[in-house]
Amino acid sequence: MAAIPKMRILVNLSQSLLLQQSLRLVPLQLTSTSLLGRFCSTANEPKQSSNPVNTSLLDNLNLLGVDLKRARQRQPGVFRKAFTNEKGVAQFLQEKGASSKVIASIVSRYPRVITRSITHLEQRWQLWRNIFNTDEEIVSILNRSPESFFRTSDNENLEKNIAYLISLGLSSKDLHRLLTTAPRTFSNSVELNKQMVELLEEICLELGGNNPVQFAKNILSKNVYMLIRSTKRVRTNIDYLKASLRLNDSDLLTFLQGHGAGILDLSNEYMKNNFNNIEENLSSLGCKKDDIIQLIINHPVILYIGSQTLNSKIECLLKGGITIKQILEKPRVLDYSEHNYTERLNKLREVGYDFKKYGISILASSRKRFYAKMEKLSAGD
DNA sequence: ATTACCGGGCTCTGCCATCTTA
DNA sequence: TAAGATGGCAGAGCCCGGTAAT
Repeated sequence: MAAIPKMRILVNLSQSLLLQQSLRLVPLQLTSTSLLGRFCSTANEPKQSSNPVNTSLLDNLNLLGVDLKRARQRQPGVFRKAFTNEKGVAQFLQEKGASSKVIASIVSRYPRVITRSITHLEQRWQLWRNIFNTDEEIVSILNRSPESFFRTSDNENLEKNIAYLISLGLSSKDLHRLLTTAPRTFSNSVELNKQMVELLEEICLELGGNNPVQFAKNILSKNVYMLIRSTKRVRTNIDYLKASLRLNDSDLLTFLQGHGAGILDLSNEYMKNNFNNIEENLSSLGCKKDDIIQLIINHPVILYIGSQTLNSKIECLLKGGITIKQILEKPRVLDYSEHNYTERLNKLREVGYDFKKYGISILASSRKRFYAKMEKLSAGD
């Protein structure tokens, strides 16, 4: 089942990349003066002062329900432009399935959108459609992050980006996930994306790896945020982990392209603070430094959890009669929420569950499995 | 039949600073 | 020389279920 849509995406993609020249002309383009007159605002008193506020623009935006205060604060220059295309853009988005509320919200958050031509937008839309199956998906991302879609007017760069990411060997599924989750990736200059990939390849070679291309691909597909982070941040994190985890090059290499990939995008200070907090907290509970480091190596996503949240989770588990040793042995328990622990600990207490005897894995099972188990335990009484 | 192990699914913008550019 | 373009930053977890092992 899954293979067919994947194939289709790839076929569409390659076809479209070849056919981009022909896509430069699209049905919705606005070129005639009559249309321009209808869809665009012009400043009332052009050239009188250096930056007249375009009053018909304000009227149009009001009608669209745009938050003018927010929009002007965000990109004041847009409001001094002689020609804008708010009505055309609104109509374009509406035809793609955006509600008026969504359109207003998009323009409020990224006013520069109204300076884009319909031709440009249609081209860009088609490029995104190479990766998404429906307009609806794109609309939902625009609503989430208008800037990601509209910030650049460079469609050629977008094309190059898609081609580049494919050339890295990322699957269409990876691309879909990348564009859904970190849409900014596609507005980055290809050069910037290349820099990150090259950094990862460089690190692989530094650590004695012999397949830098695969190494970079592994990390990118495990952590979709990589390409919207700075190389400085990633390099700093890797240096920090190298110094803190005391792994040899070969083990570090495995770590980075395995579980470690997920934490490489954390902000540097956040990672350090969390690392220090884990050491401090667990030391105070009698854990040895080696065990603490091993815990982080085995379960690096623990660094993703903020200090307060983590400390509070551990406290909750300890209060529930679980030992720190058990937590070190089954760190995946820490993936679950404190709310989840509280609920489960209460239920388990009711049936007299013995963690010493049966372990704590039950706290890290899915809801379905947990309640199936509970039923059996209750029936057993 | 049950538990353990493990991979993977969701998921992330909105602002500021500093350049290019027309 | 103001706008547009671009890069960078802080912020921050939880859960499911397939399959191997017992």
